[in-house]
Amino acid sequence: MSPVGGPPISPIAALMAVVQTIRVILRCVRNKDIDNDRHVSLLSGPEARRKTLPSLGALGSKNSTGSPIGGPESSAPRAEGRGTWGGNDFSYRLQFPFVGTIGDVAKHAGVSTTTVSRHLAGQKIRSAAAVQASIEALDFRASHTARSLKSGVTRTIGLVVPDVSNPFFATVAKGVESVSRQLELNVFLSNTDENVERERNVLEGLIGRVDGVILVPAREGSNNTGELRRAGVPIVLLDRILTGADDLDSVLVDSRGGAEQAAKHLMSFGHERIGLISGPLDTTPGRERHDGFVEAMQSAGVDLEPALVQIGDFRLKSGYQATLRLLGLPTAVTAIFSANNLMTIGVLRALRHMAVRVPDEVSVVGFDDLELAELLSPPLSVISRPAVEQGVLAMRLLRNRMEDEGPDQAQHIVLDTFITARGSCANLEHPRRLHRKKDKGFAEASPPRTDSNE
Amino acid sequence: MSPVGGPPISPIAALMAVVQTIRVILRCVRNKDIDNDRHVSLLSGPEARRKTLPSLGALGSKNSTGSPIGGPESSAPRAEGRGTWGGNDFSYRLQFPFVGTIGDVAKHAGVSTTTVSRHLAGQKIRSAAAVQASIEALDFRASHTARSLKSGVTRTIGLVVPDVSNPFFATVAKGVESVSRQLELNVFLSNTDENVERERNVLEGLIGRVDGVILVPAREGSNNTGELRRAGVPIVLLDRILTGADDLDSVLVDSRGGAEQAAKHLMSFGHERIGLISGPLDTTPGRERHDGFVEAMQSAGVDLEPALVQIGDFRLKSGYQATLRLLGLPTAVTAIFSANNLMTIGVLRALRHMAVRVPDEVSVVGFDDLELAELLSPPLSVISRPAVEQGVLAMRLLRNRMEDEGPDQAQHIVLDTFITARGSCANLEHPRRLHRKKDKGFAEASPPRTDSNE
DNA sequence: TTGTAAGCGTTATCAG
DNA sequence: CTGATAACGCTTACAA
Repeated sequence: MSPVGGPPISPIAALMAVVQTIRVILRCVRNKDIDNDRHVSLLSGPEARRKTLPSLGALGSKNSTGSPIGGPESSAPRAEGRGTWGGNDFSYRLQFPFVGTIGDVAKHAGVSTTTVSRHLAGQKIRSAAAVQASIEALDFRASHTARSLKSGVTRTIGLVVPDVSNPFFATVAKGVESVSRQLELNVFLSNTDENVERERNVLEGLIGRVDGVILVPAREGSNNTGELRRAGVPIVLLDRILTGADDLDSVLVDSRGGAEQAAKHLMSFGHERIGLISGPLDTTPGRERHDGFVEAMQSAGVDLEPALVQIGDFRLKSGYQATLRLLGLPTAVTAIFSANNLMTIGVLRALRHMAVRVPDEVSVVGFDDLELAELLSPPLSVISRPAVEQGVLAMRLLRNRMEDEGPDQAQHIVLDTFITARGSCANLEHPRRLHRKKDKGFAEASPPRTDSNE
Repeated sequence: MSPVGGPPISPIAALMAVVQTIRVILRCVRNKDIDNDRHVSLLSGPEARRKTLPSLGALGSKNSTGSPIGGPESSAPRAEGRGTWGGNDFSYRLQFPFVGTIGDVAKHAGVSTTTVSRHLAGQKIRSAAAVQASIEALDFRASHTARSLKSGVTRTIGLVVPDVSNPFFATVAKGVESVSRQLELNVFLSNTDENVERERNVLEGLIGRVDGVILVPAREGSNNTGELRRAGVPIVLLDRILTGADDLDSVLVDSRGGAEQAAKHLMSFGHERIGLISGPLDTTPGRERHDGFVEAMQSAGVDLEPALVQIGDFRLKSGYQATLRLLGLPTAVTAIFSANNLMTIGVLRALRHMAVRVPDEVSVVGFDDLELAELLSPPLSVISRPAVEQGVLAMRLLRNRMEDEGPDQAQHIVLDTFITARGSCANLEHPRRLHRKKDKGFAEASPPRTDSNE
C-alpha cells in the first residue's frame, strides 16, 4: 500500500489495496503468523473463520476509515466504510466468510438451540417466524458435518468406475448423478483404472464417508468390498459382478445374449472365420461376451480355432494390437467382434492403418454403441444397451438398501441388449461396395439397418 | 425359519435362515419396531450399529446355538457357532458392522484417548506398539466426520460441470480425479445440464461439504458463486469464466485463437461462405470462438452475412438443426465451423442425412477432438486442446488456494489450442474425391494432414 | 411447547 | 510424555 500523502491513486486502487491488506492479514491469521495482539487469537479451522472477525473490526478501524464490525449479536459480519485517499473519496464494503451456528440463531431469536433445531427439522414451534427471520438475517446454514456426526449418515454415495473417460461409464455416471440429485445425495466419483490395488484403496477410503457405493469392480475374482461391508455400507454392483458376492444387488446387461446376437449376425452373412477380441476373462462382461460368442459359434457348428480369440484389456490400444494379430494369421479373418467400445475404436484404427476395407474385406461388430458409430463409413454395427438406465437402476437399488426398503434378498437386474445393425457387416461371398444413401430423414436414432451398397 | 424338528433341511439352508433372521432383527431395530426387550435399546444411526450388538448376542443364544458375543472389551464383534438342524451339523460365523472409536482403542491399549489421537497424528508416544496393536485388533478407523467437525476441513472438493457425458468434460473429470487422488481428496461430481438454476442449487448444496470447487459455469453472466465465496470456499473456473469475477483463478484455452485457426484453415482452401455454428454467446467458449472466427473473417476482408452465424447450445441436436438451417440458405455454404464436439456430431449427422458430401460439397472443422474423428470418412479436421491438462491444472490451482500457497492474485492460465488437420476440408475450386490411403503406420496419433483424395 | 444437558468421535489446551 | 477436559455444531431424551 502506498503511504498516505503519496501520489494520487484512484478510489478503485485504494479499495483494492484495502482488500488486499485484509486478505493478507486473514492469511497470516490462518497461518498463525500473528500472536501478539489480544484481538487476534491463535485459531485454526472454523474458529479462524469466525473468531478472528472482531479483531478484523479493530484492524479495520486502525488501518483505514472503516467502521468497526458489530458485536457478537450482529448478523453476518462485514466491514464497510468510506475514506479519502490521494484526494479522492472512496467507499468499500467487505463481507467476511462467516459460518453461524444454531447457537447464534438461538441467541438472535431469543430461544434455545433446541427450538431452532426443531424448527430446522420441520417441527412446529411457537416462534417459527422469529427463528426463520434470524436464520435469514444471519444467513445461517446448518453444518452438514455436525449433522453427519450426530446422525451417522452422510447423504453421500460413492461411484467407483474403472474409467470415467470411457463414454459408457460417463453415461452411467450421468444416470447415477441425475437420480442422486433428486434424492439430494452427493456423489463421490472415483476412477480405479481397471486396477485392483487402486480399487482397494479407493473403497477403503470411502469407509465412513458414504452411505452406499455403486461399484464397477475391476476384476471378478478380486473382492475388495470386505472392509466396506464390515462397516455396514450397502453396495450395488454395476455392469460387473464379483464371484461369491451373490448377496450384493447388481445391475447387469445380458452380455452373453449380446455376444450371441453379434455372432449370429456375423454368421448370417456367411462368416465363419470370425476373430473375437475379448475383454479380460476375469471381468463379467469379458467372460460373458467371450462365452456367449464362443457358444453361439459352437452351437452353429462352426470351429473357432484358438488363435481367433484375442484377449484385450478393454482399452483402445489392446483392440488395435489384437486386430494386428488377427490380420497376421495365416488364414485371414473375414470378420471381427470386439467386446467393448474402446477396443472397437482400436479395431477400426488398425483396419484403417492396414488399409483393410470394412465391410468388403472384414466385417465388424462392436459391443456398446458410440455417438459417432452411425457416421462412420460404413456405419458401425453394434450391440447396444441402455447405459443411462443401468446407472439409474443401480442408484435406485442402492437407495432401497440405504433406506432398508424393498426385498431383503439381493436383487439382480439384467437388462436386454439389442443389435443396432448398420453397415459394417457384409456378405462373405459377395462383398459389397459402399455408396452414400440418399436419406433425408430427420430421425436422430436410426432404426436397425443392414443395408450398405454402392 | 422352520421349527426345530420339522422336515430335514440342509446346513446351508439353516445357516441362511439364521442369517436372514438376524438381518430382519437388525432391520427392526433400525426401524425402531422393537421396544420391549431390555437387550434391544431404541437407537438410530451409528448407535444402532454398535450398541445393538450385545443384544444380538443374547438373541443369538436364545434363537440358535450361537455363542454369545464377547464383552465390550472384545474386538470387532462377531457371532459364530455350530449346531444341528434337521439331523445335519452346520456352523456359521457372522461379523457385524462395527465402528470402533478412539475410546475403544484407548481402553483396549490401556491409555487415554489423547494418546491414541497423538499416535494417529504421527507423534511419538511411549506405547506406540501397543496402541498400534489395538488399532489393528479392533480394525479401527478414525471417523472422517468427527475429524471434519473438529478441523473444519472436509478433504473434499466439488467438480461442477455442465454435462459429464460430454467427452470433453469426462476427460477433464479424469484429470481432476487423478490429481485429487494423489492429494487424497475426494471429488463430488455434479452436473448442471447447462442450467443456471440447477447450478445455483448445486453450488449452494456444496457449502459446508467441500474445501474447494472447480466450476465450469453455465453462463458467463450468471454468477452463482456468491454464497460459496461468502462461506470462504476457494473456487477455480474451468474452461469458462464469469463476468466480473476476475479474482477467481481460471484455466482456459485460447478459444479465440483456435477459432481463428479454424477460419484461416478454411479460408486457405478458398472458402468464403463459411457457416459458423456457435455456442451460446453468454458462455466464454461460445463468445470467444464466435468472436475469434468473425474477426478472422473480417480481417481477411471476407463478408460474413448474419444468416451464416447460427447460435446453438453446445448440444448435439442444436448442431444438427443449425446445419439444416445453413443448408437451407438461398446461397449454399461451402464450409462449416462448429464450436464444440457435440454440435459437430450434429453437423455431420445433418450433412449425412441431407446427402451432402464432405469435403466435396462442404468442408467441416470442429472445435474439440473426438476419439473417432480420425476414422471418419473423411477424417475430421478439428481444433484440439489439452483436456486432461486443463483438469490437472485446475486441480493444482485449487490446491494452492486451499493451502494458501502461491501468489495472492488470481491466476489465469490459458492453454494453446492447435489444429489437427485431417481430411474434412477441401479446395473450393477443385473439390477432391475420397480414396483410402495405403498407410501401414503404427502411429496412434496421426500428425496433422490435409490430404484427402480418391 | 420449551429448555437443559448429554452425547456423536475427534483434537487442542493445559496441567501434571 | 501423558491424561483429564473442553470444545466442534448438531440432535434428542428428559424434565419443566
